[in-house]
Amino acid sequence: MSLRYALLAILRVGPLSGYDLQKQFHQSVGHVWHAPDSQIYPELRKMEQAGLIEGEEQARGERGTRRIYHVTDAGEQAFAEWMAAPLDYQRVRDPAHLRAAYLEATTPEAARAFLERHIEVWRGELAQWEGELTHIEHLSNPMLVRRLEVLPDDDRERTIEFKRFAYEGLVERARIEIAWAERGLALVDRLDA
Amino acid sequence: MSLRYALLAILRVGPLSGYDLQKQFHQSVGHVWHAPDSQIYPELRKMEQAGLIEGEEQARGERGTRRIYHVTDAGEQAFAEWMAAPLDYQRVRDPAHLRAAYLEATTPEAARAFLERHIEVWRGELAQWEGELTHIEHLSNPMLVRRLEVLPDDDRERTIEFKRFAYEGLVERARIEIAWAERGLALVDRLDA
DNA sequence: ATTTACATGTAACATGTTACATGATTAC
DNA sequence: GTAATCATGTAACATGTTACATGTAAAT
Repeated sequence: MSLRYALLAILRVGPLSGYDLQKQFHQSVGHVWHAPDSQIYPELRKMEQAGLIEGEEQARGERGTRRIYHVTDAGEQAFAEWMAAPLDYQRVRDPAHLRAAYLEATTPEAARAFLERHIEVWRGELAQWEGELTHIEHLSNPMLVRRLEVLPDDDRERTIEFKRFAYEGLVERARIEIAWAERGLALVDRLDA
Repeated sequence: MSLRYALLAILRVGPLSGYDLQKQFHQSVGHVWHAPDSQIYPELRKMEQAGLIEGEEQARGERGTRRIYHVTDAGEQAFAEWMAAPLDYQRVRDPAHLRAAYLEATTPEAARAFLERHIEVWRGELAQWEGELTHIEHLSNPMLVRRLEVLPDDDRERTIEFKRFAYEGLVERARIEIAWAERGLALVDRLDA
């Protein structure tokens, strides 16, 4: 159900069309909670049915239309309730560490390929999250700036600090994944010698 | 599909009944890849249909029966192929960091409750993984010992080292989650003052 | 006798993935 | 005129979650 609240979090900044929302999503919250377009559009419809958001059809050109969504009071309340409710933690399900525990069952080459890919994947995530961190610190994220504009002074620091906090956590996580896989490569080399 | 290979990894050590397998699972790989019994038993049936394992019905008492599974050649091959194939990484979907990024939208009390729960959850995982690490290092994990017994000398060190490597990674991960949430608590205190 | 452990699932639901599908509008 | 980007999905499938369901055997 987190997708719903990730979308609400973006719409709370201001009304957006599904398309614009989806773009903002991929550039911001999408780095923490991925979802494809094919999940976003239907979810918006469901949220509208649930009364959390309202969409207004807008003409675009001669025949085209688009739907501009905004958060309702019920939506604001639902978001607040979600923020205050305990998060439900999923049980661990970690394919990379599962495989790492059985690397003796394959060749050193396959083990290296696996670890190198791990490094590559997490470097990608790291780059995304470091980029976001920079945007937060330099106030160069347009969504964040729009949000700050409508916020009382007191809330601005809080808003920035919590975003920084979240992304710092992600950056650290990516770094230890990379460091871990690099140690793994060294281990493969040692055992292969 | 990782569940299938997690189960194969255990069965490769030696034949087991579904029930014993499930118990071993929860005490070992289950710490890395959780699955409830209601997923394990049907998956074993599917694996049998796919020819990866074979089960033999065994009498137990007067009326009871149980099914003892062992890995087939096809199963060994499938495991080897999975180990050599690229892992498919799931896109990020991290509810805790998602919420952390919007903590300004709730009360300091709710923020603290969230972070304290985060610490509690990860302390639980940490304890599991540290326990496993100890068992690996002291060779006090029965599954590992049984595995080592049937392995040539050369493979023993590798087997132990890779398990240690995997669990060390998990332990580190848990530690940074805890440290991160503790920093979050300090941040909430600072902003609340 | 009663509890604990053995033994094995089904059913309904929620969530997420992948591939496919379609058309309009704007900028060059 | 053609490419990019705007705009919005459906359908089939895989995976995982939760709650429920049932009975046997061994230990105290």
